[in-house]
Order: sequence, then structure tokens, then C-alpha cells
Amino acid sequence: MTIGTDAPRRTRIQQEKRELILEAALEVFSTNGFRGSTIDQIAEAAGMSKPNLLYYFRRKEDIHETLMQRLLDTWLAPLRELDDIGDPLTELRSYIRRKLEMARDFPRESRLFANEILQGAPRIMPLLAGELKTLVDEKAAVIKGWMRAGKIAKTDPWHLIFSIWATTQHYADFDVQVRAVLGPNRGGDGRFEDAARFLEQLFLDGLKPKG
Amino acid sequence: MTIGTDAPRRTRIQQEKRELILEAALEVFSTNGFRGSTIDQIAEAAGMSKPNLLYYFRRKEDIHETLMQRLLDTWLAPLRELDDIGDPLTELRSYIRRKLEMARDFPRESRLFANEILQGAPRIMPLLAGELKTLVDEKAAVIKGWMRAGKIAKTDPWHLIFSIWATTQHYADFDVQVRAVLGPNRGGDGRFEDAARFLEQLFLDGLKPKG
DNA sequence: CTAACGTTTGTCCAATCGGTCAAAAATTTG
DNA sequence: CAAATTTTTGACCGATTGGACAAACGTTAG
Repeated sequence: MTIGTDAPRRTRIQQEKRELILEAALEVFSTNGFRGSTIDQIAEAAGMSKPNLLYYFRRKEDIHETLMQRLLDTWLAPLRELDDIGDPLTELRSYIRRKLEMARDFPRESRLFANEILQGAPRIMPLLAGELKTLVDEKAAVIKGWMRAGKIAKTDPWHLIFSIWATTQHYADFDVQVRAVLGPNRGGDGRFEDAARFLEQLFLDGLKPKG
Repeated sequence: MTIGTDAPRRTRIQQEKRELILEAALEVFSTNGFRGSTIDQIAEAAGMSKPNLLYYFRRKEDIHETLMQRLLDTWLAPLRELDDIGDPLTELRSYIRRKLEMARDFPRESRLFANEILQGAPRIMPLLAGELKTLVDEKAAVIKGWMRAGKIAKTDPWHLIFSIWATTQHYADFDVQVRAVLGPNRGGDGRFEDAARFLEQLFLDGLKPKG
């Protein structure tokens, strides 16, 4: 019997092996991109033969698709948590902090996503224009409410969200460059705390000198 | 005769054809990544046969390498222009504006660079840790001078540069996502002006309400 | 014209790719 | 135990890949 992506009934071995494959595929896809990765690479990283891997996922695309589906859920969780209750500036600050923590703790997921978008999002375009746009529009409305109430400065909520995504994910997607530029002294583990401090100041106060 | 990458003597035809190939390769590489692109694709985009293309560039890597070398020069030009003369806030604002204009006018170059970094910068790592780090350190020192003089708020100059890179290049690298989220109404040509307005406000004043 | 040189192409090749298949091995079930 | 089922593997396939090569073609200088 072969295991389709929509077959819900799975044995213990199937669950374990599928997890093993997805973990290996995340590693391989995120560093080589979809077309740059081979089934052999993933199979080797998962410690099994290629036909064995293809017994659990019939096609290379199925692995990638499963990975992307899981990714989007966890990836958008921080934005979903952005809520109307609580102080607006505090809410935004903790959203930025959470996104930065995700860049630190799940850089492979970030790179996998970046790879997909960079190449025109051929496989998740409907999700972007659908689920993602809906969520962002909804949160933009919340932010707009804060602006109208005078709780935060008036600007464009959509571009505000973009800038938070860009600045935080930068530390995952461009990690190699960040570490190279910071050098051996400052490029160590402390770089995320430095980034958190900087981003907090940037988003709250900007660059104008006080007074 | 075959044309090596370090052969300085070139006929008129060689110059023209090499330009044609590089232009085609920029298009193909930036949308498919290095491994995702084939010599055939580039040759077809350049309007010539594969062996003909290989007459001008012996290997696929040579095309990519030439492209990356040229890229870095033009890509870092805006940062090189950041100068100590003139008002600091004005200097930074025009740096942001120039970078955003590059994201708008040269998105393929931005994506080519992003692709390379995403995959660990295997081909330009020495440049990052060398030339790039030197330049950034130098400009960070200039910015630090402004901070000491009280001209701009005190923060981390390196992370400031990172955040400018991240926010501006986002509009080239994640363009598909930006347009999908903004939708057909706001995702048109005006999005770069909206971004410019937002980024100026963000970097100057932050999000705290005035008063 | 002709010889030399630069350019283009058709053909070919070995390696790698995603994926199939039947049969062996391991596991579960009765 | 034995039968049924699930898992694993080696061998194989057609398509695509980067690249080699010699022959044909075009151009130019003497």
C-alpha cells in the first residue's frame, strides 16, 4: 500500500518516518531551494534510501507542499495573537519581539518561506492573496483603530507590518551576511539581543534626537 | 579561440554578445536561482544556441560570477555615497530613498543577491567578510560620530544599516507578497511612494504619538 | 581570391535527475 | 506457528542536465 497525502490513517512507523523526512527536507530545502534540492539529498539526510522515501511521499513536490502548509500556520501565529486588548505600543513591541525570536529559533523555516517568495511564490500564491491578505487586512484595521484613538502615530498599517516582517526576518534570511559584517566579536550569540534593543528603539522613537 | 573571463582583449561582437548573455542570465538567475536555472534557458532568453553561449562563457558558474561581481559595485554605491558632509538626518533619509529606488528599478539584481545570501553565500563569502565589512564599519563610524555629536539618536549603527537594507530590499525580494497583500487597489505603482512615506516617518519619528 | 581568424551550430556524451517496479525483508495479525 | 500486510531495497528507466567537439559558416586582411 502507498501513502497518499490525504490518507489520514497512519501507522506508528509511518508517522515517525514522515516526521523524519520532513525534518530532513526542511534542512535541505531551506539551504538549497526547491529545484536545488534532490530527493537523494533528503533521503540521505533522513537516513534512508530514495525508494524508501518515495514510499512515504510519492513526489518531491508533496514533501515541499506538506512543509509549506505546516509552516504558514506557525509562521503567522504571532500576527494572529496581535490583539486589540492591552496597550497598543506594548502589543506591537511584543509582536516584534516574538517575530525576532522566531527568526532566531526557526531560521530554516524563515529561509524556506523566503525561497518560495523570492521565486514568485508559484506554489502558495493563492494562500498569499487569500488567507494571508485577509489576516493582514484584519490586523491593519486593528492598528488603524489605535491610530484613530491617538494611541500610536498615524502611518500606513500595511507598510508597518511589512517593515516588521522585513527587519525581523532579515536576521534569519540574511544571517550569513549579518554575521560576516558584524565580525567574530559582535556576530556571536548576542546579536539577537542587540537587534531586539535596536528594533525596539527604532519602532518606538525613530532616529530624531530627543529634545 | 575561446574567451576566458580574464581575457581583456575583446572584439565588438564579443562585447555585445556577452552583454546580451549577462542580461538574459540576470533575468533567469534572479527568478530561478542558480541551480534552478539551465544554460538552455539563458541561451534561449539571449536568442542563441547553447554551444554558442558556451563559446562566450565556458561554464555556467562563470556567468554567475561575472554577474555577482558587477552587482556588488552598483549595489553598494548608495552606501558609499553616505558622507559626513551635510545634515545627518538628510543624509540618512536620502540613503533610504536611494535604496528604495534601487529596489524599484533593479529588483532582479536585488533578488539575485538575496538568492545568493539565502543559500549561504557560497560564492561571495570572502567579499562579505572583506570588502563589505570594511565599508560598513567605515560608515558605521561616520554614523557613530553623528550620534556623539547629538545629531541623531544614539543606537547601534550596524543594526541601523541592516534595518535600512531589510526594509528597502523587502520591496524587491518579497514583491509578490507585498502586491498580494496590498491587493489590486493599493498594490499598483503607487506602492513605492507609500513605502517611501512610511519609511521616512518610521526612521525619523518612530511610532510614539506626538505630544 | 585565399588564407587566417572569429563565430555558430548539430551532434554527442556522461552524469544526474525524479520516479517506477518487482521482489525481498520485516512486521503485524490471526 | 503461518498468513497477511507493511516496509525496505536494488535495479532500472526516460528525461534533463552541463559541457565537449569538430565541422560548417562568416568575416576580414593581404
